[in-house]
This record gives sequence, structure tokens and C-alpha cells, in this order.
Amino acid sequence: MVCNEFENYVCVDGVTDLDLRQTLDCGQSFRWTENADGSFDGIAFAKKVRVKLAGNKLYIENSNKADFENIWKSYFDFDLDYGKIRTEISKIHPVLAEAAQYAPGIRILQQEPYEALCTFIISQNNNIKRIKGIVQRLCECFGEEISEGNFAFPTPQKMANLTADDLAPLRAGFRNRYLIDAAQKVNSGEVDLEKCRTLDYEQARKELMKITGVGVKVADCTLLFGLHRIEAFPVDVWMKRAMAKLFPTMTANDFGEYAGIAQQYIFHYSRMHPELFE
DNA sequence: ACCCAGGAAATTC
DNA sequence: GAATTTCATGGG
Repeated sequence: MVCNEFENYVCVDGVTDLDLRQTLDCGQSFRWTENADGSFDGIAFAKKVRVKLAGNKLYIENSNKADFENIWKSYFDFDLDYGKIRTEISKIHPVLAEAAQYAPGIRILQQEPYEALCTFIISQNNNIKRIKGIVQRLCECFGEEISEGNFAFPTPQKMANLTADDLAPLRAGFRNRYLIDAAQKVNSGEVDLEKCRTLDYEQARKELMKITGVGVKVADCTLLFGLHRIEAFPVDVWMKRAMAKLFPTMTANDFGEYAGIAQQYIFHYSRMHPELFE
């Protein structure tokens, strides 16, 4: 993989196993929007970029080589060989092999841990379209304006000083107090997100579940999409249906060390084939 | 009006 | 303790 820097963008050559829509619009991140030409605009780590894929070249506009090395290389999880992993996990079950084949361009993003925590608190009993709206308003109201009309995800320090009523403009309903509790516990250090990268998995779960509004599923999503614990296997309503219908004899433990990647293949495959569950 | 949405807390049995 | 209800909000 080679990254060449130009005036206001970089070109990353040698990119494989990446489809922007499959990766950025598959319900793991809520801050990317697709443009008419297939490029995506998004903000992560307080940087606004436009990404565009052409063959094996990924163009990142409004960026530079340093940001690629420090942010985007890991954000897109380029250190993992997804082709190899797909081959490996396809041996587990023929239906998983089909799901993986269906969207081989899915990658697990390495998002900001606190953002992943908050967005999946917001996700509970909610739909992806409305989640995006709430997240957008959260950033506009309380995030730093990094450029004209573009806002970073708010910090826990900032949110820890708010009340649930301050979040009323988000229209997040009962989730407001959960967000405040998350901000306060992360800000005070009572919950240590970084420690969850290396803790025993069950302990990491428990650490996150100290937060009111964080149960097993939100903890698993935070661990998978924010802390790169790719053994995580979040089970939401879609995954419950998929497991019952497609993998009736299996449990999360049967999907191995890359269970999180398998989960994303299955989640996406199920959402694209709702007729399977009628 | 009714049901559901990348669930979890609160209540009831 | 396990099963059920409630929690805001918006779209179909």
C-alpha cells in the first residue's frame, strides 16, 4: 500500500476489499453521506474529508500523508487482510460464505471510541435514518466547528457539563440521560474506554455497562466499532432473526476470533434480504 | 390508529 | 429471577 500526497489530497494505491457504500453506509458509522458521484463526505477525529474509490486507488480529499498515517489508515482498518479473513471464516458455514461473498467490500471501521459509545447509545430502539439525524444535531449543538458548517463529535468534557434537558433539541427522547451519564463517567475516568482495548472481553463489557443505558448490545457495538475488538458479535433484532433462520444451531462463540467481521457480513446480508424473514 | 426501529431500565409476576 | 411494560420520537 502506497500513499502519495498532492496539494490538498492523498492517493492511496493498492487498496483491496473496500467498497465505500458497503463500509460507510452499513450501520456502523452514522456520519457519512454519499454524493451523486459515489464519493462520500464525512467527519472523524475532527477532520472533514471526501473519500472516493477508483479501482484500487482511494482518494482522500482535504487530507495529507500525515493524517493518512495517523488517522485514515487505521480508520479503514488497512492493516487487516480482509481477503484472507473472508477465506478463513467462509469455512465456518456455507451461508456465512455467501453473506461474505455478497458484500466483500465491508470493513470494520476504527472509529473514535467515545463517538461509537454515544452513537450506539442513541441507536437503541431506533432506526438508522433517525440515528443519523440525532447524531448530526448532537455535533451541531455541542461539537467544535472545525470549518464552516462542519462540526467535530463533541468531547466527553463538554457533554459532562450538560443536563439531560440541554439535549432536548436533539429529540433523542429517553436516551438523553444515558448520554449524559456516559459523558460524566468517561470524563471522570470512572469508565476507561482505552482500557477496554486490552481488558479480557467480559471485563471490557462490564466496564462499559457501568453506564446507565449501556447493555450487552451497545457494549458489543462500542467494542467492535470503536475499540477494534473484532471478536465482538453484537446481536440486534436483525441478527436475532438471522441467527434463528440462517444459523439455528450456532451461537456467537461459533464464529471465532473474527466474529465481528462475520457479524457485519451477516447483518448487511440480512438487511438487504428482508424477504428471508417474512 | 398501529407497528416497528442496530435496547435497556423499570416494573410486575 | 424470569417475563413483560415502558421509555421518546419519527416513518411507514
